[in-house]
Amino acid sequence: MVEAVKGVRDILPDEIRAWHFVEERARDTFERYGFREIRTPIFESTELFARGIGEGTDIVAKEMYTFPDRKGRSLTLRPENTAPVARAYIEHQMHRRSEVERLYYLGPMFRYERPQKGRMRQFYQIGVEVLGSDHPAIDAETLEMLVAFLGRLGIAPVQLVLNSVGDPECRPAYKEILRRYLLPRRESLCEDCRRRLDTNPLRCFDCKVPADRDVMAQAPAILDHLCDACRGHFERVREHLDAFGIAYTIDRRLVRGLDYYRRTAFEVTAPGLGAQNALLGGGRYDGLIEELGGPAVPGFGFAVGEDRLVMSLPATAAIPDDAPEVFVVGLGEAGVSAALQAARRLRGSGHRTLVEPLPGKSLKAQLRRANDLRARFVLILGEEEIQRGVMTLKRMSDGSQATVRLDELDRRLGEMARA
RNA sequence: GUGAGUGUAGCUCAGGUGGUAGAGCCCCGGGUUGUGGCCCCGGUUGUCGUGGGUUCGAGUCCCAUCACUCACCCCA
Repeated sequence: MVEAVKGVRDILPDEIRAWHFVEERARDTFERYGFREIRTPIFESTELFARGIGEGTDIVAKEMYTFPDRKGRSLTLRPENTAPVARAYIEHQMHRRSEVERLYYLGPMFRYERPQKGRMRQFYQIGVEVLGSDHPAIDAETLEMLVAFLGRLGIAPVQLVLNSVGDPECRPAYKEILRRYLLPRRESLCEDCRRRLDTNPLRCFDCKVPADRDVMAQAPAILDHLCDACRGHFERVREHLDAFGIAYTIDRRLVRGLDYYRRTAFEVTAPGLGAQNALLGGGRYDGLIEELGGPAVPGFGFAVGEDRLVMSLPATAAIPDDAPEVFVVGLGEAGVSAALQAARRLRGSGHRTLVEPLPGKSLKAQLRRANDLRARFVLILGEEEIQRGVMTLKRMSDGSQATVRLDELDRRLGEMARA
């Protein structure tokens, strides 16, 4: 038997309801804030990610699904969507249409990693990007929207962790300070961190080796070495968040794995996700558009892991029911024909109606089926009803039933639903 | 890429020291020749992940292999 390949999975109808719930709340929330959806291809030129995310990042170095197409061009299944959105923004000259563009997206991403709880090779992200303003109000308002979104899913309160990672003005100098702190301690660091020391010492903050964590706890933090502009930006973001009454913690060790982040960086973690507890992450990326050959347009955004979001939904989440309103039973072939007609009429007036052509099944079996489907009503069309030109409408909650004609079906259904 | 754990019915799992497989749920039928849920009765479902080895005999022991899960790494 051919099975799904490693790291991908099917989302079956029982589970998809939660996904629709999340996606509908996302669209509704984001659109309230003026965001509009953008859909980009799920594969792009490999070069886009190499340049956008950064050659040295783990994503680019070892986690991309890269393959040649039939003409030998190197393509990559998108591992994230900020670079593709930036590419589309540039390609369509969107900065000429409006100064600030607010975009959201949702869809599958792909990373070649060993699967584990909360981490699939094909996973889904819901994200937003604000292009065109570096005002701290953008950071704060987008974070406020994020908190509102999670709140509307019933995932609250969340732990919002914030930091500033500086910009090209202050980060190089800070990196040097950090390096000078770490070099004398090099021998006590783990193998990974010694390598990071040469490539990107900031990533040592991510290390989970206890001894290294102790070393890093004493390390100079970039927060104390921001340039005036970055410090001012960070302070203004915090002021706005405080004005919103949004709780957050500052984590001086928070660094992000993508090269393009500047100034504001944040993430939200959630319990119950196992070791992969990051629910979402994001930040400011003021240099990315320019890096990709576009105008000097600043950006801010975040991406939520939809799989992890669904896992984090509380049992009380208001996920809409998918049960049919009316289950139509036709007994015998004549009954099935009549059932089809009745069902068509019900659907025409907006009722979720299911009719299954099982003329040989006993009424008992069909009622059991209706009960399993949690149908609110059953409409029965058997020999008796067809002879008399009527049908039997049964309310499943209490078993009460009435004899109705086709032309009054709608009205009687409404009455019984209210009673 | 590294490590650990687990693979028995559609699902969740039992199967001391080797003697050719079970339960619950689900599904189907009946108890009511046209009335669901609860209850009762009956029934269907297995290359015991795969390949090899030891043995008179392997779900059980050994080796290999594959898959899945969790963790490391990293991230959503």
